[in-house]
Amino acid sequence: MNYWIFKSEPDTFSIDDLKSRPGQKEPWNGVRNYQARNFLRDEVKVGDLILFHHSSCKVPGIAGVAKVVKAAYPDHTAQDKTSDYYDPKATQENPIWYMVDVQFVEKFTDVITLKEIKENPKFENLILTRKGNRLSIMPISKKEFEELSKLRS
DNA sequence: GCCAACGTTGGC
DNA sequence: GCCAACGTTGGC
Repeated sequence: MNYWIFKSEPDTFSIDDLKSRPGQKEPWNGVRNYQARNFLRDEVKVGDLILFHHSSCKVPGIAGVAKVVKAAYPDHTAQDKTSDYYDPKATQENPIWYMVDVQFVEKFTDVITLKEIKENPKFENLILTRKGNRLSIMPISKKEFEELSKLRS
């Protein structure tokens, strides 16, 4: 079992959106970065736990927890001309991009702010806190997951 | 809104 | 296959 941080802009899709979906489930689509795609396609498994990170917003940080309920399958939005995530190179035979389904687990009463994560030396090795990091799917260790979630529960 | 950092593109 | 130019991300 693996642990992850998934990033999303709350204006596009927030933890509240996930919570209010039918079954509190949603496909995690729109990943268009190869490194993140490889994690999604090859290493994100059913049962893995995810810290749901809000980016490009007023208070960037980890808003709660989700879990993986379906492993990688083709992200069909890449083949949808009307989608923001359309990629003309994606085909039925070679979908290129993949997504997983995630389900709501918990919303923290207060966001674990990026600021406090950066100030804590325990988390200096997180990809999240690395300068210039733009990866939207990041692996973290079990220990890091537990220590981060411990900050709020 | 700025801008550093990074990924991607495309000419050569 | 190099690398400059460009576009995007995302914290501040």
